[in-house]
Amino acid sequence: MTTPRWLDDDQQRAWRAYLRMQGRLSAALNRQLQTASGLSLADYDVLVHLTDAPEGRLRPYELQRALDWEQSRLSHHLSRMQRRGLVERQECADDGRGAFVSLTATGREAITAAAPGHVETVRSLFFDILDPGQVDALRRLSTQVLARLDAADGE
Amino acid sequence: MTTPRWLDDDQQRAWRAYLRMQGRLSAALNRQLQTASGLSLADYDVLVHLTDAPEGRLRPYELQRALDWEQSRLSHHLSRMQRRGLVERQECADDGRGAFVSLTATGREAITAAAPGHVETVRSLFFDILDPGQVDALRRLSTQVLARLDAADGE
DNA sequence: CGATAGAAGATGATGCATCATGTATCTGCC
DNA sequence: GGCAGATACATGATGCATCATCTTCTATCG
Repeated sequence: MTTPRWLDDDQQRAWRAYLRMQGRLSAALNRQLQTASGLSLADYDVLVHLTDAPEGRLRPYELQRALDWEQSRLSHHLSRMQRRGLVERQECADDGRGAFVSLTATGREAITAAAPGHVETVRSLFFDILDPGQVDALRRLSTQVLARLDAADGE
Repeated sequence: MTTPRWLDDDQQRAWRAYLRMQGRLSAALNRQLQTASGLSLADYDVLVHLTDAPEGRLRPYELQRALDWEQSRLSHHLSRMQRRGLVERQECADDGRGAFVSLTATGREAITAAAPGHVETVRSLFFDILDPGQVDALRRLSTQVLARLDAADGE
């Protein structure tokens, strides 16, 4: 490696602002969810995906792909959610190795109760202060970076 | 609360893309740093701030404000970094409650070794695929959201 | 068939983040 | 001087994220 190419000033400023923003924003969202509903952002994501699924159940590997999580993380997380009664695991008849994760009544109530406050927080901390052009720019930027990350994984 | 104002389609798309991007990007950066240098992103941030400080040392509360971390998180993190020999704690003569955290030679070597690879990864996964307008847009967006978060904390 | 590679998932260990709480010190005010 | 807060920092408990590894089952190739 030769002399490294450092970031220029604009890049530095942008990068630091981004890191700071993302850290504080996710902390704020987590805190709101946690105190208002006893859920973490991660719980919320799992529940959203299960809610969207037919019959409120999915194979763990589908959930994993949908969430973009590591397999082990998902497994541990489901165990904790199961212990709290938010989801339950069922056997999968088709595939002896596999399983289903399905929403319990408790889980469904939890997300129904949590969603309005969470969405309101996201709006108030984020979308309410951005104009549509900024939102679109963010979406495009995110999509580009995701494509780059996919490419990097393949390398 | 009346009927909640949900996100519209554009906002949903942008929000999901952002969450996904930020999760995967920070995972990728962490992994690179960890495998290449045995440091986490958090370690890296601490070391950067100490490196920038005169004599390579700071009061923990200064570090805390600079990093925007919770006090307890910083304290625990410093304990772990101390155990690994990256930093050391010193007494503060001026203030009996207080302390200094200072970079050790090991810590300085660690960040010197880690920095080029980390910066290169940030460039290659992020800045290399964005144009200056996007970078500026991101900085502005982040700054606005940070201001909003500050305001929310004061409420 | 049987052997073997690979997929689906669980688990134990470890470091990290947060909450609640504790302790020592300092500062301002009477 | 002395006491009431407030400040600086540490610590124990608990849930979370990651790594390495294990088990069980499926599929495929000979």
